[in-house]
Amino acid sequence: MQTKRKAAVRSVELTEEKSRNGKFEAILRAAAQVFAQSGYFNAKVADVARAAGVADGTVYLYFKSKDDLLTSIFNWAMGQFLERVRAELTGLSDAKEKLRRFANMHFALLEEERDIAIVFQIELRHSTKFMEQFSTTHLASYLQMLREIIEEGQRSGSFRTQLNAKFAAKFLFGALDEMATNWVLSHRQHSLTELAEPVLDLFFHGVNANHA
Amino acid sequence: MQTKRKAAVRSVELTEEKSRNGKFEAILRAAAQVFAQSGYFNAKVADVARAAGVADGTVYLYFKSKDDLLTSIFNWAMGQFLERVRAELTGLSDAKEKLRRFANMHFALLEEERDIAIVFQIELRHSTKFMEQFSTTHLASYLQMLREIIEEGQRSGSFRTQLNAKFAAKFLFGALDEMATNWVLSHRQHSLTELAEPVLDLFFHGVNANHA
Amino acid sequence: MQTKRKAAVRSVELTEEKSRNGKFEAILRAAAQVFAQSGYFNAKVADVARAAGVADGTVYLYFKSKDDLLTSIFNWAMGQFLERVRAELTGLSDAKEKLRRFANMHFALLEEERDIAIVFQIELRHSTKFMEQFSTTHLASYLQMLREIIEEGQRSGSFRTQLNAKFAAKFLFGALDEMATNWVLSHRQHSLTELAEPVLDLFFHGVNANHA
Amino acid sequence: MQTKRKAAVRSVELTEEKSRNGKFEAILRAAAQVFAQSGYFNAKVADVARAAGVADGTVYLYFKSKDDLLTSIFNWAMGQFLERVRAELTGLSDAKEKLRRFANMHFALLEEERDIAIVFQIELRHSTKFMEQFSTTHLASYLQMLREIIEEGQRSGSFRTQLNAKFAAKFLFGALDEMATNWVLSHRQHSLTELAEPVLDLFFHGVNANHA
DNA sequence: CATGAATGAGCTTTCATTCAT
DNA sequence: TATGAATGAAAGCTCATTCAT
Repeated sequence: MQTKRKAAVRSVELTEEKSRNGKFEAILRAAAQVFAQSGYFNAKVADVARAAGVADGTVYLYFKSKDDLLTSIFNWAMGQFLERVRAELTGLSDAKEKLRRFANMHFALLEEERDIAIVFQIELRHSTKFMEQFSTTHLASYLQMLREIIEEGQRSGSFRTQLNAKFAAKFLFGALDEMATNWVLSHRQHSLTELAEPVLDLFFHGVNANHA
Repeated sequence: MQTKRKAAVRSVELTEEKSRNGKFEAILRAAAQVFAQSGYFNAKVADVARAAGVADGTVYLYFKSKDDLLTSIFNWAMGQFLERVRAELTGLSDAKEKLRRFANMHFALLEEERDIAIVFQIELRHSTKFMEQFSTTHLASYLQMLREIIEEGQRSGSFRTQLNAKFAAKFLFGALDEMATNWVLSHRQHSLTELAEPVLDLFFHGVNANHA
Repeated sequence: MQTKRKAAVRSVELTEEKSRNGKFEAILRAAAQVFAQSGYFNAKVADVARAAGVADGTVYLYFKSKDDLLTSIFNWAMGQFLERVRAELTGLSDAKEKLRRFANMHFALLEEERDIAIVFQIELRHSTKFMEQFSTTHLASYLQMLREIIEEGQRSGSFRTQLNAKFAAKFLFGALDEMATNWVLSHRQHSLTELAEPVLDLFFHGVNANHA
Repeated sequence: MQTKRKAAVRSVELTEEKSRNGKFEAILRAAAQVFAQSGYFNAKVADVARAAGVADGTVYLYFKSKDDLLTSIFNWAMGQFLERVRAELTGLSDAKEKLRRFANMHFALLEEERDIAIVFQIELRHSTKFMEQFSTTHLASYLQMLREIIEEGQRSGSFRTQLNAKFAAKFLFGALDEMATNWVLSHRQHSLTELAEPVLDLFFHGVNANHA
C-alpha cells in the first residue's frame, strides 16, 4: 500500500511540475470531459487533443498512452480526494462525525465535478485489469481509511465490536458507490450530497424496527 | 435477419425451442466465457465463434452485433435469475427471510457461473449507454422486488416505517454488488455466498453499538 | 458469329424448357428488377430470391452464379430483341426504312421494360471483362445487322459509298445508346421512342446547312 | 478529416499546393491505374496504396472513401480537360474548326492517358447513383460547350437552324463516346485520335448519298 | 517542447455459395 | 427439385502511436 500511495502522490506532484504551462492538467481535464461524454472506447485521442487545444502528438509528451490518460484521471482525482479528506478529518475525534464528513466529501466531489464523476462511476469499470489495479491501490487506501474510522468507533464504544471492520467498510463503500452511480445515471434529477445523511443513518441503525 | 433475431429472442423464453438447436445458447455461453477471460473490447467475435464451435458468420445469424451479444448475456441471465427468485420467494411470508433467500440466490448464481459473474460485475459497466439501459430495465425489476419486500416488512412491523423503501433497496443492492465485485476481483479466495448473512445482519441492525 | 448466335438462341430455349414452372424466368425478371433498383453490386442474391419467391439456394439450381444472372438477363433480352428485329425487317426493302424500324424497336424495347433498360444502360457496363465479352458477342451481332443495312443502302444508292459501313454502324449505335442512357437517367421525363426519328434525321443528313 | 479533405480538394485547383506534397496526385494516379487494371470492384484500397507508395491509412487522409477515389479521378481529369479545351478554343472563330479541335482533344486525352480512358469509359459507368451525378455536373458542362458551339454554327450559317442544338450535342457525344469505348476495348489496335475527323465528317454530312 | 502527417495492424461484418435434409 | 442454415473468406476503414521537422 505504501508503494501505491507514493504513485498517487507522485501524480499530484507531476501536476504541479508540469502545470507551469498548464498543459498536463488541461489535457487531463479535456480527457475527463471527452471520456465522460463519449465513453472511453469511443473517445479518440485526437478528440482529447482538440478539446485541450494541443496537437495529437503533444498528448504523448505528457501521457504514455490513452490508457494512461484514464488511469491518470483516476490517480489525480483520487489523490486529491484522499489528501483533502485526511486534512479535513484530522481535527475530528468522533467516529460518526468522521464518517459523515467523509461521505459528504465523497459525494460533494462527484457533484462538483460531474465529468470526473462519470469517469469514476462508469468508464473506470470497464476491465478486470483496471478494476484489479484500482481495487489494490487507491480503493484500498479509501477502504483503509473507512476501516480505521470504524475501528476507532469500535474502540470508543460507538460501534459494535463483534463486527468485522473491513467488511463494514466495504459494505458502506458499496452503498455510497451505488448512490453515486445512480445519481450519475439519473441525470442530476436529485442532489447527491443530501443522500449522505440517509445513507449513514441506515449504516448506523439498519432497517430493524426496534432501533433508531 | 429480423426474422432470425426474433426467433432467437423468443427462444430465450421457450426451453423447448432452445434445445431444438442449441446454437443460440452455445454462442451465448461462449461469449460469456470469452468476454470474461479477455474483456469485451479485447475479445474478438472470431474467438467467440471458435469457442462456440461455429463459423464467424453464424454468430450473426443469432445476434445482431457484438454489442447485442453482451446485452443478450445480461438479459438472458437476469431474466432467469428474476424468474427463479420470484418462484422461490412465493412460499415465504417473512420479509427478513425473503431478503435472506434473495441475497443468497444472488450470490449463489454468481458463484456457480463465474463467467457470467465477471461479465455482470465488470464488462457490463463499460458505457453510460449500456448502464442507462441496464438500470432502466432489469435492474429496475430487481430493485422493485427488493423494495416490495422491504415495504412488506414495514407493514408487518419488521422494519422501520419512516424509511424510504426505494432508498433502502438501492442501499442494499449497492452493498451486495460491492461484495460481488470484490469477490470477482479477489479470485475466489473466499466464498461469496457465505457473505450474504453478514451483509443482511448489517443491513438489519446497522453498526451502532446499542443494538443487535 | 454463328456460335454466338446459337448461345443466344439456346438461352431463349432454356427459358421455354424451364418455364414449365416459370422459375427460370421469374428469377431472371426478379434479378432485372433488383439489379435495376439497387445496382448489381449492392443487390444481394437473397434479394433476388425473395423477389422471385424462391429460396436462396434455388437461384443456384437455375444459374451458375450471381454474375451468370447478369449475363443471362443480357443474353435473354438481346436474343429476343435480335430475333424480333430480324423477323420485322425481313419484309422491308428500303435501307432507310429498315434503320427506322430498327431504331424504333431498340427504343421501344427499352421503354417497355424499364428494368431491363437500366440493366442494359448502366449495370452491364461495369467491367472490362463483361464489356469485352459483350462487344464481341451480341453487340457484334447488333452492329453487324446495322452494317449490313448500311451496305445495302450503299448498294442501292441511298448512302454515300465512300463511307466505311462498319464505322457508320458504330457511329449510329453510339448515338442511339447515348439517347437511351440519357433517357434512363432522366427518369422518363420524355419519351424515348419519339427520339428515333430525329436521331436518324441527323444520321442521314448531318448538321450541315446546305442540305436536308 | 474534414480539414484534410478540404485541403485535398483545394489542391485540385492549385497546382502549387499540389506539388507541395505530391501525395494527392500520386494516389489519384495509382487509383486510376489499379482501377483500370482490375476494375473498381475488384481493386482493393490496399492495392492503390501500394501502387502509390503510401500506407493504407494515408489514402484516407486524402480521400473520404474508395468511392471518393473514383469520383475524384473523374472530377480531376474532367476539370483539366474542360479547362484546356476552353483555353484552346478561345482563339478560334469557325464552329466546325472548334468541333474538330474539341473532338481531337477529347480523343487525344484518352489516348495519352489510357488508365484514365479505361476508368472513364468503363469503371465510371457502374452505378445509377454515379451516372446521375456524372451527367448532372461535368458531363453537363461538356454538353453545354458542344451545344454552344453548335448554336454558334447555326448563327453563322454553317449548321441547319431547325436542329435542336442540345439534341445534336448529345448525338455527337454519343458517337464520340462509342468510338472511345470501342477503342478501349479493342486494346489499341488502331489510333483513336485519327477517328475524330471521320466522326465529324459523318456528323456534318450524314450518310445520305446526295451530298458530301 | 510542439506539431500533425503518416503509419499499418487489426477487426467487425457481409454475403455468395454450398449441402444436408 | 427445393430449402435455408451454415459457412468463411475477404476488405474497407479506424485510430493509437510515432517521428521528422
